[in-house]
Amino acid sequence: MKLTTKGRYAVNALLDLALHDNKKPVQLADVAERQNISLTYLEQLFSKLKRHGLVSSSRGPGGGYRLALETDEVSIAKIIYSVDETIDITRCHGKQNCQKNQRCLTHDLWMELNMHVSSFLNGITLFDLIQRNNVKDVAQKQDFAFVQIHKH
Amino acid sequence: MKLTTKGRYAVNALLDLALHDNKKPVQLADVAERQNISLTYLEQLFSKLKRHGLVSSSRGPGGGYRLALETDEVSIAKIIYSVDETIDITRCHGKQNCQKNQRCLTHDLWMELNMHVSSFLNGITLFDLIQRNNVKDVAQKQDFAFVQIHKH
DNA sequence: TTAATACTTGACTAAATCACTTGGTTATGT
DNA sequence: ACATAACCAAGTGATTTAGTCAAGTATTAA
Repeated sequence: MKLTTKGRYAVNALLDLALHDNKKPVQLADVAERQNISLTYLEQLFSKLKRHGLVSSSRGPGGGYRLALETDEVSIAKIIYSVDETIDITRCHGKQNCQKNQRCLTHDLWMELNMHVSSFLNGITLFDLIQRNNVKDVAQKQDFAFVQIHKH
Repeated sequence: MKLTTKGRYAVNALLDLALHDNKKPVQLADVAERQNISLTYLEQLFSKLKRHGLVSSSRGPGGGYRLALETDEVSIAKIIYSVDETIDITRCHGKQNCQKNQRCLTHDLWMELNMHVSSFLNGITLFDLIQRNNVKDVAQKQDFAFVQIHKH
């Protein structure tokens, strides 16, 4: 199972996008600052997210990224899959050749865990997260800090 | 989240131990052969399993390893924890300093996923696995192959 | 038209981790 | 004494992570 900062960054960034999407595209530099992610690293992630159809971009001054789908169409699993390739746990990736071309003793156990995790991550969307009070709170703090720095 | 071959090896090996424990200690070399794991790598894993009190050992000829607990006392989570240290997903490991000393936007999401996974793995023991028909089947095949090679 | 802004691509890298291997030492039953 | 099997320390090649760096291309406000 691969679940590292890459996937977490992607979810945080898309959630930031969803929270700040009002008519105008959101600039990656702002997302990077609010979410404390390296800009060039974020660019790589968004390139993947765009390839998978989760975001759209517009260039030039005033450009930036927007969600390509409604927030309730974007599950966490989809995001992680887009940047991380897989949330699979088994060595054989579902094929049953984990050991000497046979199933290993615990093949089915890992398949079950796979199912648990992916149904959990499939069941939660950006829309769900936006509704949450703890998410709202954190987002508000981030926005406040952002405005403090950029007013002059 | 760390869930690699290390954890899978440990579960497979302990299950093998449980399946072959009848009065005499089981030799690691046999486990290694049946489960297709490098012997010296297995030794390293069992050193950790022993430190965590999951197995006991006896040296010398006729020596080997045995389970130190009843099979229904050994959860999969315990095994993985013993060799893998953690099944934690969050960057901050439960502390809430994932981002600039604050919770990140998705802190609670990852904590929930943590809980799901660990309650799943806590809920399954070696005893449970031994009962399963698919485990019995695989074990039988492994034993057959093992005997074929060692009769002479 | 052009300068500035914004996105794109690809190569590179330090550090960490994985899945081992090598080469021993120590204890014990016969 | 000696074969056996656990125990231990250190090293290693391959891969992955989490980035950086450099050089672009596209768009548009002025």
